[in-house]
Amino acid sequence: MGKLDFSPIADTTRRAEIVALLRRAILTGQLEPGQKLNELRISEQMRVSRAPLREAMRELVQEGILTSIPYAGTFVIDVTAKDIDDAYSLNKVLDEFAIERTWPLRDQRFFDELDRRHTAVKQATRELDTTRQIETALQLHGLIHEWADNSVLLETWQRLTSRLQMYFALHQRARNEPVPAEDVHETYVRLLMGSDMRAAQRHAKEHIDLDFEELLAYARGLEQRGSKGAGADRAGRPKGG
Amino acid sequence: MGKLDFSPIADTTRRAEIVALLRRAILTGQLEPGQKLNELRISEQMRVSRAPLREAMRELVQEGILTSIPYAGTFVIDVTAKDIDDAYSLNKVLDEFAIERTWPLRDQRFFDELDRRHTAVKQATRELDTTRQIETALQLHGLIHEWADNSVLLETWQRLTSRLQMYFALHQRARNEPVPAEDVHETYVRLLMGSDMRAAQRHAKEHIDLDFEELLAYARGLEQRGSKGAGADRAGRPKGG
DNA sequence: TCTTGTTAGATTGTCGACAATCTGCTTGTC
DNA sequence: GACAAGCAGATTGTCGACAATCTAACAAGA
Repeated sequence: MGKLDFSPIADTTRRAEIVALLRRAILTGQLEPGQKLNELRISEQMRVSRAPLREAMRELVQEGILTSIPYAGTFVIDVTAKDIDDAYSLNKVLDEFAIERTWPLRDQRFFDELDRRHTAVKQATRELDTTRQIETALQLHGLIHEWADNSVLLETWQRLTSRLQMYFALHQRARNEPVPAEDVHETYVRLLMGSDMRAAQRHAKEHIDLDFEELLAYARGLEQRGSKGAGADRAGRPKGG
Repeated sequence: MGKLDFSPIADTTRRAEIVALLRRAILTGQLEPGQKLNELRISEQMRVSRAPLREAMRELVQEGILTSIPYAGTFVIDVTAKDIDDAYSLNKVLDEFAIERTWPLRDQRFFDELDRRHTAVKQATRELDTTRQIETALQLHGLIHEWADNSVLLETWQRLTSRLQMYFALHQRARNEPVPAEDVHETYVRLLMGSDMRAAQRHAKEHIDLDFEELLAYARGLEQRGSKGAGADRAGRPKGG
């Protein structure tokens, strides 16, 4: 037997591709929060029938980034300050747990991967590619969850991540300024390579708090301003909730 | 204006009903782990077409109790000892968090509801209704997550619960003995009504540990015995995973 | 003017049929 | 007998059309 490990070949169903396309559109902010997804139009644009599109939308509803109202439509979820608050406070707990589980499993491969992802963030930052910067930062942050050897944790974190990424994208898109140039992840990475687990856990909490306060303030501003017309085109909004 | 608050009317789509039916069948163990779901047969039995059935299945895949392999089929997830271990260890963390958040929000309505659910468990226990006993016990346990005022936490816990319920049902079904008669939740409820939060958190962890060890041992036994033929009828199994 | 009934249009939910893919068996060859 | 090629059946993925429902505009009446 050869030593080569083959990875599973790509899922070649239209459904899977549609899911990927829609998810990307939502997480990058191309589809705005509250916007309605018109099945007929999207299916025509993608050149597929409504069946696989609808199945894809059901998946994203369960994934938590779409919401569906029978006979009314499917909408991108609305971002409320409370949602962000909830997601972040839970994220802290998960981070603490992930670090605890990952800690004894750290090895050279872990450190290499940590460095690789850290480099990716720095590069995206240099290139002023905000979308990619968000992506890579979340991937860096996700390493401890992937390494913790707990599939349920990983799954949970990935669900949370979808929303966080959406929130961040919204935020970044709102303020047009170029991204902070300095490297805010330096300390985080250094602590993860060190020997003081408690310190790493503490920093994870505090570091998150930083971005969080900014994001929260932005979301509160959005809500105060009230719900103005949202979508690029006639975008109906879900009624109550 | 009258004072009456109307709750939203039920979702009246076939899809929603199918989801409920399938979920119940899985969580009660009528559909066994690893079993394949034949779309044509199920749609004929339910007298619906495959479209809403397939959409319902996509939802349950994302909910984590089904798994789908393109062009091969959709299967009830397999229960491994590690899954149970993962789910439980994460559950502990969530419980601790939920208690912390719920603690300052406890009021008379909370205590009433706690008592109501506790009574439901005791009744189901008296009536030797194992399925209902599992359901009510999880509902009792879920109160702290509902009360914590964190929608993301609640959602996460509900996902976990689906699996736990499945595992428990499997376990109960395996050992045909009648259920333990004594009330194992007495202490838990008492602590939640008391004033020592740390004690409540500690007990939540330990109490869970009890059932968990038993369940884990059972799952390990299942795995050692290897994968025998599963379903009631020609039930193909997913290959690797 | 406000409310209620009606209607047309658009959109979602569902259906039955067809295409693509997988699985297992059979056949033919060595 | 072992093995590859090919075929038949079953199952999943996708399509286009129809039915059910919602929305908004409009008309009728108090």
